[in-house]
Amino acid sequence: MTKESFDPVILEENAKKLWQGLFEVNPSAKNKFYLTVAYPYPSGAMHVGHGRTYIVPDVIARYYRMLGYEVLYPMAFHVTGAPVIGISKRIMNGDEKAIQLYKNLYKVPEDELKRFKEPLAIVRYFSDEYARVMASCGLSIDWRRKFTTVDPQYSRFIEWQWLHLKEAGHVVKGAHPVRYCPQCDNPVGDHDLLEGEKAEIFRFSLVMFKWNDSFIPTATLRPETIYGVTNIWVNPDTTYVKVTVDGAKWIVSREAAVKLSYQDHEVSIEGEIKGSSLVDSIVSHPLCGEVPILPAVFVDPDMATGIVMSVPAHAPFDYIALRDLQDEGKYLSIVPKSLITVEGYGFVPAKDAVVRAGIKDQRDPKVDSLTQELYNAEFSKGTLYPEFGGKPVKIARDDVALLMKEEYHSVTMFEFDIRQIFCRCGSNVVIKILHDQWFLQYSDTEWKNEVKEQLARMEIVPPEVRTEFERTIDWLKDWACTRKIGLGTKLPWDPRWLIEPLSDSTIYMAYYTIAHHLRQIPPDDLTPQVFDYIFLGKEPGKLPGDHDFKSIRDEFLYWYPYNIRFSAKDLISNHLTFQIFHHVSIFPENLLPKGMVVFGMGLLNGAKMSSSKGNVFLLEDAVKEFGADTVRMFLVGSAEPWQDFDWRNELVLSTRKQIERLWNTIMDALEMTDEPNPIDDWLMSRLQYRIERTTEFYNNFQTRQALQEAYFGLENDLKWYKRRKGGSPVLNEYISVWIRLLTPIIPFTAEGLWKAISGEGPVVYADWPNYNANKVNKKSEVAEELLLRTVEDVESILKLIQITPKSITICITPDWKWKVFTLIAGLEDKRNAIKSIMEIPDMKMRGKEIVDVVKACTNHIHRLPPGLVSDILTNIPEEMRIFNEAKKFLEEEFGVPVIITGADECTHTKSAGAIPYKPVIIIE
RNA sequence: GCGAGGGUAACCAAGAGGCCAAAGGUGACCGCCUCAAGAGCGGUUCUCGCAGGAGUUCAAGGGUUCGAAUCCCUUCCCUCGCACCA
Repeated sequence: MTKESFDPVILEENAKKLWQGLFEVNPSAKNKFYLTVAYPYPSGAMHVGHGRTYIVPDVIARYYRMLGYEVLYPMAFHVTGAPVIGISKRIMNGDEKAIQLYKNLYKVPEDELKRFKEPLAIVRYFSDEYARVMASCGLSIDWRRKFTTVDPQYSRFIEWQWLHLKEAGHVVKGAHPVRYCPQCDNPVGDHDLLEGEKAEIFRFSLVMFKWNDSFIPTATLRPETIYGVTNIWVNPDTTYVKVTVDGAKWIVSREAAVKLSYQDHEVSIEGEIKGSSLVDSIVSHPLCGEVPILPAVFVDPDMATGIVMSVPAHAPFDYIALRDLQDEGKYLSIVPKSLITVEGYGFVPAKDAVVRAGIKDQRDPKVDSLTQELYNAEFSKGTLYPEFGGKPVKIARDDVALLMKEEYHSVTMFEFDIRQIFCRCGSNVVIKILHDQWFLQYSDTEWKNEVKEQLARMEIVPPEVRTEFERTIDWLKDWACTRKIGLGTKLPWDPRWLIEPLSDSTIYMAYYTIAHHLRQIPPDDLTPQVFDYIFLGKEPGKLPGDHDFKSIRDEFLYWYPYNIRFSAKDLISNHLTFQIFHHVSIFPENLLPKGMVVFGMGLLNGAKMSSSKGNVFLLEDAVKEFGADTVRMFLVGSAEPWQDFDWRNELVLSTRKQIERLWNTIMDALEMTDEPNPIDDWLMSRLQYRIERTTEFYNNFQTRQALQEAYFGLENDLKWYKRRKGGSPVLNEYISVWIRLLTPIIPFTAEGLWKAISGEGPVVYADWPNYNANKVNKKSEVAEELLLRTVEDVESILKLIQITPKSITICITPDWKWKVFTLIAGLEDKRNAIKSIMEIPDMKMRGKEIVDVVKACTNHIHRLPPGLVSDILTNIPEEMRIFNEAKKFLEEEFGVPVIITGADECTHTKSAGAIPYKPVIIIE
């Protein structure tokens, strides 16, 4: 056998040839294992973070394959939605940032970039790239099942899904406020915004004050405070407009008039009126009576209606503005009117807050946070006074809002929480109410309960995230599931709408099982009846065409339900939970998901990986630079899947060295053909332990731990074995197991090593190593452990005393001390060890000596690993024999004569200190 | 702010009442090998110690316990989510 050197490039080439078609799987007599990962949205190049998302499942897939399962690992591409449309537009418009990203970071060739004017060209380009890079990482995917979410067959499938959801009553119609660009005449997503991505939409109540024959609507988030209104505020420097809104006369800011026109109101401007001229007029509202209009500069005409009601007892802004006026001697008759009692504040909470914070006037920037603080306190802990109903603020707020809506002309106005929100076209973004919007009714309690029941039946890894799923189910509200723009499938009963991307990707795991068959069938033949038959087994009647739907249904039933789904933790609050909702609604109980593994996030050199910030390392570059196995081993081994991981090139480099070291170690070991040696039994025994542990870690998805065990665990044992002069052909078995334990993680290298040991067939389909209880030899393990510990002790003494030793004496513990040791080890409560031992006449005889021995033994037993203690007890080592047999070894290790003697025979004073499993060492 | 999860030596990370001065890996340092560098091999890496030991540590403070990195409370810090977006 010639010794080959380690060359990842050749290994990868060879393995890829060998694996050709090997992962294309069909139903068979074997048991199946079906795992899926969230399919990628291919709008950019893959970075190492994506790499881990797909490599970890691949490791699991390869493990189960070796266990003898028929393993399905499919992949597809999610291309529905709006992002690529935006990207395409930006590139065409010459947006520098976008072009830089695609040209320099993603390395898209110039002529390809030109094609990006067609959004589908982007996803086509990158899905090809994804597939190529995934293959270069060795992902064992059945590519025959690849599809995209705009394939016509897939659309038929989604239509079928939605007809079912509709039938089950989960899809309802409603109105929905969205961010909207008047210039583009379209709703805008985060990707379309120049500024204001984090803007939230607030729902204000407009409290309608009567002023002459007009209404003055004041906007508030706290309608219950109407009972404490002492005045309303206008900005004296603003020119307001008189408008007709839905036939009634209103006075609002000019900005507000525009906003209202997008929110289902007929608005026409009739004239102007200066803020200052409104001041000192009287307005009225049935719930607070007549109050004056006062001036305040803090009032922003671009915020809601541009006029607000004043509740100085509970709103710091109002309190200060009023105080400012009164400081000038005006409006002295107005007193804050308290209506809420809240813990931690006095009768006039706003006053307390303002005084405590030392606010000077209404321009003080601290007022904002103060307002928030009081708002939160009153909302969570406040209660209205009895004369205003006595209810907690939480409840009163909705009650009063409803009352005002029904009785006093109040309407809802939507407004952003921040002012600066611009579309990429430069225009100001507004809120528009979309009608006929379709919602998925995730708020449905019954549906939620079904999901909870299913969740309880599922395996969740890591277990800590289960509570987060439970929370999410409780918290989910109705989801606006249709869009006007983007790519996707049309809603079957209302084709003006497209099904939104998070809603068309919930049960596609079922589609994978039959995707390669469906591709052969004309989309028109894929009627709902066809899917009803395939997925639900409904009696077919006459189905279109001349297709073998029976075998398609059989294949679906073979694979489904999926065993495990992998995805990153940021998808818990939407996708991962949505998919349970959809599954329970559509599929029978025996076809519902079995489990999920939730991933952590990726860091690059300690900073969050982010394409838009350019802080990414492309997967393809990593594979080229380090080799596929290095990338795999690093991504799998640096942290458990659910932990965040950090990519650092220097650490990756040392991973590569480790693989190379493995290669060399195994190649060297192959050449060892010494005679059998008693230490062989020890090595084989340890091997069983390693197999057992590694297997358990893979079973638990602890890929990092599995790697540690399979790589370093076996390496350490082998080191000791060689130190003990082992080198017999049992190594062949050891190596064969070693390679297989690491195959899921470093399949390319494993394939090369497997060939070197003339293993049968591709190692990716080799049998997983079996734990063999017959090869476990505890006696030998206990003996070697004793020897190892003694060697370590000698070494640490030598280091400390720094003399050149002439000889080493090892004093073996006398048998009676082993009796003590055994007795103590068997005691439940070791605190009274001395008492228990003293009850034995033989022991008592020994007097004071026994006290010291008991103490030393107790201490020692505590320090030994519990597993080892029980192994020692069942295999009491013959220390004298063990050391005599190892005498030669010890002498070679330390280069001096070694004397083995019973402690009883030794004259040295130290010898009395010998205790079981810890002989006395005397170095002279 | 709300919800979920975290904070362990230079770094990553195991540990979840006595096995713990705390696995493993990296990095750093020292030896060996080499003309030399790298790789490889061996050792060291909280403090003290010329006998295998002792002392102070596991975000900070307090508590429970014979005993706490581990359990409880408080504070500080970090990550993820808070939606109509993949």
